[in-house]
Amino acid sequence: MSNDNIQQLVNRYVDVSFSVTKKAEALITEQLGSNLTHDQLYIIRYINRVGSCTSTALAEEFEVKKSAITAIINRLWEKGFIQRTRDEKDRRVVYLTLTEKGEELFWKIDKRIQQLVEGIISQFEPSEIEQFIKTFEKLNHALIEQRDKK
Amino acid sequence: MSNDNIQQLVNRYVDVSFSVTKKAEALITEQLGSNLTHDQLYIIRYINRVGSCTSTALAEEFEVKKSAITAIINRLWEKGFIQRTRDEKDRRVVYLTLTEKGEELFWKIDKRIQQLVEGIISQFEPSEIEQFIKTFEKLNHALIEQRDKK
DNA sequence: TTTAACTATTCAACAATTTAACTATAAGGA
DNA sequence: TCCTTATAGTTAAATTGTTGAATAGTTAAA
Repeated sequence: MSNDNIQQLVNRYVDVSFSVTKKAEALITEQLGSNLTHDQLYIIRYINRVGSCTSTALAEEFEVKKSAITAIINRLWEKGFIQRTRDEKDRRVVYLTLTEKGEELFWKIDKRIQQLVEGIISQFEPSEIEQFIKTFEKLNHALIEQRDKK
Repeated sequence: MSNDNIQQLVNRYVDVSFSVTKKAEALITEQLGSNLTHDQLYIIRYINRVGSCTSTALAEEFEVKKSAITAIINRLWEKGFIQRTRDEKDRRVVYLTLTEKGEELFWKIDKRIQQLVEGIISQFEPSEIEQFIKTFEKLNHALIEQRDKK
């Protein structure tokens, strides 16, 4: 493939990826009110999915330092969305879980997102969506290999 | 499509999109050294492409307030990567362009990104890439319609 | 000419991030 | 057991990006 072609593909990809992320987040912001930032929502979404996790796990998952997680968790804790529970066996470990208030907020937002997606997803064939996500996941693996290569 | 299916697709999409962006930016960070942040690179990349633009145009393109652009441009200006030129016809307007130093930096980074992408893109059929980006662009348009709907 | 609109900047406040230092706890070897 | 090392999490300072409100300077319109 020529350099120009690669250049063009990179440009198209970066543009559309940037734009889609921005627009999706903007749509979600309307649903959020001013309760949460995007990063806070991503964290809550993750904790909801796994049920309970540690700061270290979050830091690895989101590829940031643990101190960045502490800061976000502190803000969510102040708002009453997250609980900290110390492990009795290994008292260094702190388990993070959603409070009832946190779960309620998440489900409320998630339902709205679901409705949003319904209106958009109907414009795509299921096979197109499946192929799209598959290629995306393949790209993800390629990036992981590239990273671990050396 | 059932709610569970939508839920699953949203999860897969959010996860893979988040992960790909993070990993691509991590790979690029190695090329960047500590010269630029990602946002600064995106801005420089845009100005390089259009040649010259205003703060207002950047704010619209990146969907942030103009004061956020001023802050980023100030930092790039301090580093000597960007020039400000006042329009003589309409003296409210300031045109932003890359300095020679800014252009050199961009081409250097861009070349490295090109090489990175070459190593990854070879694992995909051209038709698969084309279809992937097309679906992505279609998603972008669907989001724009959704936003403008009401 | 006065008023309204527009372009860009400044400032204060906040969120996210990194780096480095620190506390507390656990695990392992002499 | 005691000393060392490793691990989990937090704190603090500095940087970056962001919004919202106020402002200065300029242009357009009533």
